[in-house]
Amino acid sequence: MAETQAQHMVLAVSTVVFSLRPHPDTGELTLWLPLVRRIRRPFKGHWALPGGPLENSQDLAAAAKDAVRLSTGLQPRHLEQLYAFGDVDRSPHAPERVISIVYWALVRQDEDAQAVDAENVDWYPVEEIPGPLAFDHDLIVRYAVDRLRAKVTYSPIAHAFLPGEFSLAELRRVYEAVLNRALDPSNFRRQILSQGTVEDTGRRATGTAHRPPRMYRSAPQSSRYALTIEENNDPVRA
Amino acid sequence: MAETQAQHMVLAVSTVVFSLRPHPDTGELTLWLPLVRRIRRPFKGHWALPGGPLENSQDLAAAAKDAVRLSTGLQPRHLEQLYAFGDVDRSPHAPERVISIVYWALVRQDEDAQAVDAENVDWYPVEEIPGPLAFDHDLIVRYAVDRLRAKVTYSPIAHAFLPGEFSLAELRRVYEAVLNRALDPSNFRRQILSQGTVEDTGRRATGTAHRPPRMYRSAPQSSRYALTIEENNDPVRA
DNA sequence: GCTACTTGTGGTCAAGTCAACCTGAAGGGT
DNA sequence: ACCCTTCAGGTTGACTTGACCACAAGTAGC
Repeated sequence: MAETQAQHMVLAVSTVVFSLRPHPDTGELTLWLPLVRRIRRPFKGHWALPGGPLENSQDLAAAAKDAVRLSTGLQPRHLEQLYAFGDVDRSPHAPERVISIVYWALVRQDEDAQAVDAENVDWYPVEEIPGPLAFDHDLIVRYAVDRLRAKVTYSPIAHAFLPGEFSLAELRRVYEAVLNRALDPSNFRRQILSQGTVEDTGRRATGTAHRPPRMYRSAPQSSRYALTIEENNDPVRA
Repeated sequence: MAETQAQHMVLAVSTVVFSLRPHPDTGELTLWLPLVRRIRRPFKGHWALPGGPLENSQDLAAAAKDAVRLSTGLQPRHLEQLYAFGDVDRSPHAPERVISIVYWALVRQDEDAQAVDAENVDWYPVEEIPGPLAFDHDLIVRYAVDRLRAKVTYSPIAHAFLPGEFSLAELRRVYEAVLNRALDPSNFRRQILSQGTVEDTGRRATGTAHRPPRMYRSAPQSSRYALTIEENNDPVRA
């Protein structure tokens, strides 16, 4: 049975990588993701998600991490499986059937980026994807954005975009960029502080043109949240 | 690359099938799932989740549905992808690497069941799994139960266990069985009615040894819920 | 036929959550 | 000295939730 599969199926791992950058037009912080130009058929010349065929000795998450590193030169600060896409008709023009196990990741832009193949990689705001992408990657991107937005509302993953110390206003701007809407500063502060996912460092920022904000760091994760049972979507070996 | 994969990887689709039955000891409604005894290596003789290698011309969800039908003779009333398991070391004794895309499903016990291979299939309460199961299926079952419990609290999937008409008490007993704790009848009624996922049929049950309950049916799904964006975890083609 | 029992149905009440809004604090800029 | 900006904290009303209470409406037993 395995032999029959072999001739016509390819198992690939791809990753939707999210980062935050100011938008060149408006200057507002927005969600960006890297795309890779395909250099072979099918969909040669189209933009696609970073990824590739799964190596034999590689765990799925490791392959997803490699996709991040190879396309961006960055280490993912959060990595989570999104979905397995495997409909028979999802790559109509391809000679073989491609099944993609897709992850999504968060990276910090400011970190030291290793050299990447800048020629075939480019970053785009999630609302300005140069479509249509290869395969069903447009659908995948939309789904990944939905998941990120949903998860950010009940899980403290937004910290992954920020450095070790940050003000609540910086954290709020991350949330606003992800959710694409303004949040009330006062209510945001209350919510974040009440859920106990950040702790005060005692320091304050200096050199701001206004009242200096307190600086916080993300608190060590307690094993359980008040609202949901799952701390991470990924299953954990006991 | 595809050829290299082929010799050592197998892509399988399995399904965690949930059903409700009274517990033989206590009589209380509890969660059950069917297991299949493996008749070949690796893990020959161990119990495992229903499933098998993915056929070439078969969509992933279709393969998952087949796993339900072949093991139970029932049609799944709800089907959703759970996770893709593919760690290199998850089948230590297997000659090849097995990557499993796992779904979970809900079935109604009372429906006409087609003939199945009863010899090698048996049902067990989720708390009394005859472990250890083959591969990492114990982990998968635990994860699937967590997901079902989480999802039932914010999505009206519990109706899938029930026939077309049901009383709110029957629906409550479904929730109690899934969540494994008692729920206040009055508060449960208020919550369910306020979320508008059921509608009154106007009829009442007869022949009960107490006040006859109103009968409800599940309301046609509106396209959007108040609390969450996602109606279904699965991505939807636009 | 009367009473006890069981479960359905509806309501109250206090605690908690959340969005909208208001006010003062504390810096730099001019 | 004054203005502007953002930080920080509090108030209010609408809504949700869990605990609890009371009555409704059938059957079962005597």
